[in-house]
Amino acid sequence: MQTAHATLNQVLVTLFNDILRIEERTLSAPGLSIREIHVIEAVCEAPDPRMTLLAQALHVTAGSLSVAVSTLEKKGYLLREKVQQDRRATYIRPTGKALQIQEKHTLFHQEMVEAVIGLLPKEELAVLVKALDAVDSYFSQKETNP
Amino acid sequence: MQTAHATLNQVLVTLFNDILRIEERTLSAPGLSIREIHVIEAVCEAPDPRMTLLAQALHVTAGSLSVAVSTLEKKGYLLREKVQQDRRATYIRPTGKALQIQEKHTLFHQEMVEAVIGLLPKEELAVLVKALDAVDSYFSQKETNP
DNA sequence: TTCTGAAAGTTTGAACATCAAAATATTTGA
DNA sequence: TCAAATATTTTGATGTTCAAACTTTCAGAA
Repeated sequence: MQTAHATLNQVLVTLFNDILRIEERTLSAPGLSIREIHVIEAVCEAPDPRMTLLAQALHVTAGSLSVAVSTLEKKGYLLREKVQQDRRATYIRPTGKALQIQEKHTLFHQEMVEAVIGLLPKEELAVLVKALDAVDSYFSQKETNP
Repeated sequence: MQTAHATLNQVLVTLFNDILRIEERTLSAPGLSIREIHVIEAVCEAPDPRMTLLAQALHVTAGSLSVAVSTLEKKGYLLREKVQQDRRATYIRPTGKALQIQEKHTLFHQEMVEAVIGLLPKEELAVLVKALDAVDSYFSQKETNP
């Protein structure tokens, strides 16, 4: 086992990059980049899929998202929908094709989580979860209030 | 506390993204993108800083890296060096300016690790480190042998 | 009611990042 | 000696992102 410092640093530097690449390789669909898959994911999971809110969730500008949505519309994964209530707003809807992609994505995350859970004894898992919970709160607070 | 599944998923989805953004915000130097900072980091830490090996470490093609090195050379952060031993090879060296950037980067990681360590009781930290060690091995093995 | 400013999206032009393929120079091995 | 392999750079194309300008629509004040 490594020291606490070394392991934590290792995790910060490489673990996440490894996971990202595995995800990219696993999910790469013909003609869909990992960015596009994340846009589809955000659309599928958003409680209120309007452009501005989606852009916030994805941490990109509305302009960038608009370009991405247009290409995903052409590729048949997303639809733009206008409503009477507020005719400025655009609602982004996933097509059946997008839902299929999203299902694969969800499955990938589930399998990854199962793999990690299977790796550790029950008691250690409980501690890991508690610790990660604390770390996550710490960083998400720091990210929200820089 | 959340369930094991939910927390692990949360970590996989958001925690590292938060950290990445914090890093980007903290290290953003005038006229240096986060990618360029990572190239500088790789050059500073490589035991054998030749183009091909650096490109492998950064998971980009040698062509992409060559472009990046050229702009960092123009900006005064890197130097190309040819040696007699194998005149095909190019060794990339950091300038003093690059070493300063790298020092800031190292400090950032150290502070982040300290923050996490300060967050947890000693016993829990030991379990966290052991668990992360296992997870890291699992994924880096999976990344190496897909 | 009629403006005016704010809000929601889209378009556009520029800057990067990245890749694959072609090109150059050098080394290695048969 | 020469062909194949290796190390790198250059080039052209594509994708991502942003800021700024623009259009349409809404909401509140006069």
